[in-house]
Amino acid sequence: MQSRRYPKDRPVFNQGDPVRAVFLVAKGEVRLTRFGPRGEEVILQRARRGDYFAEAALDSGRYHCNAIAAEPSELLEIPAAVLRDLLDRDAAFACQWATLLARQLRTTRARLERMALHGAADRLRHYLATEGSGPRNEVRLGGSLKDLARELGVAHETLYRTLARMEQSGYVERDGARLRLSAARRRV
Amino acid sequence: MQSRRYPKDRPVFNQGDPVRAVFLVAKGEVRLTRFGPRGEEVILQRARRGDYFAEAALDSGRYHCNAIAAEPSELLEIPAAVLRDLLDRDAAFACQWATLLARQLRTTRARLERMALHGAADRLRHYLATEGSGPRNEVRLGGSLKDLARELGVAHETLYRTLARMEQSGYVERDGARLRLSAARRRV
DNA sequence: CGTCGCATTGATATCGCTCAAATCCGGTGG
DNA sequence: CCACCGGATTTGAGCGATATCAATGCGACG
Repeated sequence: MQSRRYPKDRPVFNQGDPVRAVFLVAKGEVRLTRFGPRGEEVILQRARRGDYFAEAALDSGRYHCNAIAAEPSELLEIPAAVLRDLLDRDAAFACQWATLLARQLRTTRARLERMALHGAADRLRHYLATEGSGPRNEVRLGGSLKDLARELGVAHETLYRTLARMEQSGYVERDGARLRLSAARRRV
Repeated sequence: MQSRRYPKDRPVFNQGDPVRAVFLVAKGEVRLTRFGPRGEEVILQRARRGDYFAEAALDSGRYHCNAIAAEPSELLEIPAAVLRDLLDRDAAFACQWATLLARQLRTTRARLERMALHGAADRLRHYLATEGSGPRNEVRLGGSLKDLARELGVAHETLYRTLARMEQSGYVERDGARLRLSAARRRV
């Protein structure tokens, strides 16, 4: 297992390449894409820090999409053979791997559910409800509000406005990198 | 492990129920849903013949969504305790289990990326690109167009209009329950 | 037949995206 | 110390796409 750096726009692998490894994003962002019938690029996945990608490639012999570093990135590369071997031999590891995948699956489903909501306020509420902790659903923002906006799938301007409105009406509080429901919360 | 029949609209389990089993659809279709803050239903997963569902529930003590039979269905029920035991002991099984989870993860992420698209046409294109098979990305619709609309996260009226426009402009063809890209496809 | 649900089309309102501009803030170099 | 710069944060204006409400046709089914 080794770490490797990729400059911006450097491909990690291309569709059809033989599978050599599974990846974990240590830094940066990698985009998995496929090309539509008219040559337009369709983003299948945006893997950011902490995300695995190409885990499903373990079964198939070749990658079924393209991976390109969207930013200068650092990737932990786990050779497919090593991982397969570990899974075959070490029952405890396979179990842990399954637990990991199950957790990823759960969080991804939560995000899917969030994206099905139409309003920006609804998505933010859902975000606090699922990601927040404590009695007031506090969330520590990892990055900027722009990043949160991308996570929620709304334009950053919309998030600013929505946040302002929700603060105004006493629904949420912001405190630096912290975000939580107000103690005395009202309707939005 | 036992098989069991569910009539249409019979709940398999509800959110908050203690986890008793993981399921495999032998026949029919089961929909996993959760209800939003204003009562709107969100489809988290459509499990059809051959699909497992609630496989991520193994780690958590309670189901976190609702499962309802969308058609008269036959389900193979695998008690959670049995599965946990298998995972602990049988490395080969654990490996296959991980493969299964990885596949689910991949399709869920594809849906997540789809929901990140803003236009109804974009979502439909993405749907064909990811779910379709063959040179023309053909998809067999499992249910009604309304169901597809819910799957895509758009109002059914919007889907009708979008479909009509895309057919009009020669981008897609509809043929009963089949949907595919046109042979001679043009711009949208 | 009557009813129910799907499919379709029309009209309208609303929400969020886009473009634009101003401010703030931390870092950097002179 | 200060000027400068890039990125984040805000606020404004306008527009387009979609949700929503509404009405109709149609087929299945009892």
